[in-house]
Amino acid sequence: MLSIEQLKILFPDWEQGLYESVLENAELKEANAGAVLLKRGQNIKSAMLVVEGTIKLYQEDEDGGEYFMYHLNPGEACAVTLVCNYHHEQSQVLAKAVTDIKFLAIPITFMEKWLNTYKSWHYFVIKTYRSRYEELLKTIHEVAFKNMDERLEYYIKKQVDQFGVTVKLTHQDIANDLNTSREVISRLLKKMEHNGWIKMNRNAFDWIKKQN
Amino acid sequence: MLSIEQLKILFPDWEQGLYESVLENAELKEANAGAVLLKRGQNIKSAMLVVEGTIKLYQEDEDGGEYFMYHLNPGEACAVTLVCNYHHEQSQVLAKAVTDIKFLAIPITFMEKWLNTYKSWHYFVIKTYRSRYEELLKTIHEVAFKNMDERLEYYIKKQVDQFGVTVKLTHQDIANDLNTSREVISRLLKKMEHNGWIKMNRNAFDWIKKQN
DNA sequence: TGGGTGGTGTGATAAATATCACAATTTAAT
DNA sequence: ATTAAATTGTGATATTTATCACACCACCCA
Repeated sequence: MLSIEQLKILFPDWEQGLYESVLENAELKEANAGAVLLKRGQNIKSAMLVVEGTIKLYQEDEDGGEYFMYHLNPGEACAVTLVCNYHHEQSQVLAKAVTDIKFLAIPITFMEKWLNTYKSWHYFVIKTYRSRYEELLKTIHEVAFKNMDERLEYYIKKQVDQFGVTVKLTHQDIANDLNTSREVISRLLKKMEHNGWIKMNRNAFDWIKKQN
Repeated sequence: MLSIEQLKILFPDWEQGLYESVLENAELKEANAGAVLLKRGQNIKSAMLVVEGTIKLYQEDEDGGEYFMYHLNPGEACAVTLVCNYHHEQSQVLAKAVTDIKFLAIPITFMEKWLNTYKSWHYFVIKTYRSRYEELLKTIHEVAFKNMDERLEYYIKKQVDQFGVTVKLTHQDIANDLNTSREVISRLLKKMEHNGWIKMNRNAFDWIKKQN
C-alpha cells in the first residue's frame, strides 16, 4: 500500500483526515500499458486517482472510433469518475493506460461522504472538473476550427510535453487517436519532415522544430 | 431586485444564508437579445447566474469563427465564470444572449468566500461543472465523428428542445453556429426537406421529423 | 412603385480528407 | 534463413466541405 507521505506528495492540499480515509478505503490497483480502464457505456463503480504512470482520455464513437482528448498524470483524477450520483452513471469516455500505471480506486459510496466531510476534497473535485473542462475546450477548438495538419502538430506537442521530443508512436497509432486514416498522417508527417520539423525513424520520430 | 422566493424557485437547493448573501451582493443585470456577454480573452470579473431568458455558449476562434456548444437557461450558471482563482482568468468562451435576458452578476471575490461558507454553493459549482463537462463531451462527439448532415440534425434538435419545432434562424445563422458556410447549410436543409424532415419557410422552418 | 437589401437556390470548381490498392522495407517468429 | 506480420510510401480516386459566382425572390421603405 501507499504511505501517507507518498499520498501527501501526490495530493498536497488535502486534510489529514482525508489522507487517512483514502488509505483506509481506497484500493491501490495496477494496470499494464495499453489496458483499457474505462469504456464508453461502462458503469462507474469507483473513482480513479492516478498514482503512477500516464493515462489517456478519449471520446469514443459508437462504432469504434476514438478521439484523444488529454493525459492524466500522477496526482490527477479522472473527472468523470468523481460523480456523486446515486443513479449509476455510465461513462462517456474511454480511458487507456499509456504506460504501466498504479492508481487508487475509491468506491463511489465514499464520494458523497467525503464531499460532506472534507472541504479539501470538495476543492479537489472542483479543481479537477475545471481543469478538464478547459482541456475539452481546447479539444473543441482544434477539431472545430483546425485542419488535420494543425491538429497533428497540436497532438505531437502534447505528446512531447508528456514524454519528450522522441515520439514513440506509429503513424497508425496517431491516426487512431485523431480519428483519421494512416495515409493522411503519413503524408502530413512527410511534409513536416520536409519542413525540418521532425526527424523520422521507424516506430518513432523526433520533434526538432524550434518554437518561435 | 429579485425576491428571495424567486431565487428559491430558480436555485432550489441552496442554504438560507446563501440566498441572503446573493440578494445582498449580486447585481441583477439585463441584456438584449444578441448581446455579447463574454468574449474570448476577456477578463472575468463576475460570475453569471441566469435568471431569465437563454444564453448560448460558443467556442471562439482567433479569427472570428464560432462553434455553438450549449444553451444556458434560468437556474443555470456559466461554468467558466465560477472560477475561484486569484489570478484573473481569461475567458475561453463566447457567451451571447439569444433572447432578452436577466442574470445575476456576482463579483468573483465572493466565490472564494462562499466556497468556504456554503456547502450548497460548493455543490452548485460541482453540479454546474459536471453538467457542462458532459455538454462539451457531446460537442466533441459531434465534431470529431460526424459529418455536417448529422451535426446539423443534432443542432436543430437542440434548437427544437429549447424553442419548439419552429426554428427561427436563417441559414446563415446556422452556418455561423456550426462554423461552416451558408451554402452547405442551404443544401443540407433542402435535402432534409426532400426527406420530409422539415417544412421550410423564409427565415424559419418547422421540424416535422417523427422521432423513432 | 421601384429600388435596395437580405435570404435562398444552385452550378462550377477547389481544397481537404477518406478510401482503395499495392509496393517496399523492416522487424519478429519459427 | 525464411516466412509472416507490421510499418511506411505513394498513386489513383471518391467523398465531403469550402469557395466563388450569380440568379431569383420576398420584403422593407423612401
